[in-house]
Amino acid sequence: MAVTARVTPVRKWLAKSEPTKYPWAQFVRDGLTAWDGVRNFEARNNLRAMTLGDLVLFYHSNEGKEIVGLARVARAAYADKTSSDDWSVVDLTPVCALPKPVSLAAIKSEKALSEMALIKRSRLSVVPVTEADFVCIMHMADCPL
DNA sequence: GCCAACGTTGGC
DNA sequence: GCCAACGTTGGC
Repeated sequence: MAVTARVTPVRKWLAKSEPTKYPWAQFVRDGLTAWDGVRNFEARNNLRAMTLGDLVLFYHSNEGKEIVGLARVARAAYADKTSSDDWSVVDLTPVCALPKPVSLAAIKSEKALSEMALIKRSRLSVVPVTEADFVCIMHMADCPL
């Protein structure tokens, strides 16, 4: 009988990127990217809470304003070398584009998602996503997972 | 420790 | 381009 190696559950998150600065398409071309530049304590703490294999919704802020893809944590938090202060980065790798991107408007009009941190903490660039909210969004995205 | 000023994010 | 929300900074 097979034994699973995982001891902690896969958690879900959402990370924002401005498409003019780092769009999903570039992320796919790169294959792997260090999610750096986070300069907010709460967002940093969320980065540090991520573990290898966690799933991350990729959201386009400012332009698009929709969740466009799904990523996975490829390396847990380590020091952000672009700063001498105590900031962190994680490595992310693309999993798949969402068949149907999920817009902010759609999320706002979905009652089940009214408590999402994306809505409640709109200025945070890295937020946790509950299991139920994640399932709901995957469903809205026609994403088989 | 309070709070005003300031800067940034991000929706509209 | 405007502005609301809100985190951060610094004077006191």
